[in-house]
Amino acid sequence: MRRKKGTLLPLEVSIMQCGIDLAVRGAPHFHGFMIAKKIKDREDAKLLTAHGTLYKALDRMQKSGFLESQWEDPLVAAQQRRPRRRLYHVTAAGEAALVRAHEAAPQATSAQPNPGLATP
Amino acid sequence: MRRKKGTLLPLEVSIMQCGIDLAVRGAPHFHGFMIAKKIKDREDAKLLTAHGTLYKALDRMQKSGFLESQWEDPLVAAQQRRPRRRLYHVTAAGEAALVRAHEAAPQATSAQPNPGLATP
DNA sequence: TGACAAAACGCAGATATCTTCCTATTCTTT
DNA sequence: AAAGAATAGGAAGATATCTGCGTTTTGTCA
Repeated sequence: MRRKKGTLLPLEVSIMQCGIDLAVRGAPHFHGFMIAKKIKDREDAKLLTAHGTLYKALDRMQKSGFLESQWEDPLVAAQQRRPRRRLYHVTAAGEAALVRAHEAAPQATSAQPNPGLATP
Repeated sequence: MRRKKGTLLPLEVSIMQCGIDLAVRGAPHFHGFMIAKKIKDREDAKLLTAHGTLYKALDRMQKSGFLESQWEDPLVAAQQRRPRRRLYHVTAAGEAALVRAHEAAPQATSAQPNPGLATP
């Protein structure tokens, strides 16, 4: 489905939110598999059945400039005896796009008042 | 199924033969996945349904001293954009065990007269 | 010979990423 | 409004290795 440039699809919004949430909690970056698990729990699932969908979305968002990524140091992955991860982080453009998505469709986007950054 | 020390099970014989075959053709080592594919073709399949069985066999044979292994250089795997392999090679003890298996049960073991090393 | 215990087998799934192929949806243009 | 183009979604599988759990097989001992 074509779409207007700068728009975020529901899955993409979820990814962004997860990413920003993790950043707020001190995680400098995230990887696909991690997001997959997070989304599976918190979202009503629905989105994201096969992992291909997620990785394609990550690619897309990177091309749009909403995310940036780098491969994990192979030595780190090796030490932990697991496959290498691709580490993403949300860019400023990504955050802006998320805000725009908020404004455009405030129904499902961020029902909670930002846990971890509550202004007293 | 318990067994006498130094004996090789059918799957193990297959692994050994694949390994030696590859060595003869110039491949210094092999890895689990590669063997899995080889066995799936040449053997009537039967052996090796899930991969767990194969990796367990490789472990066993390593502990018995028939194989030795080392992890692939993580940088190489990284460059080729795939998971890291564990590289095995057949030891002298392994070859000896294979010969013993030949003598003990010459039915299925090496039907072909060693393709690639035919003495003219 | 019969029973026990050890070991092997098979199934399933975790860990990660990515590709291909087909279907469904949406945007844009006429 | 209808048609066409582009893109997203979904299923499946490739690439690798390894763990756990329950079942089956087999050697050995009584």
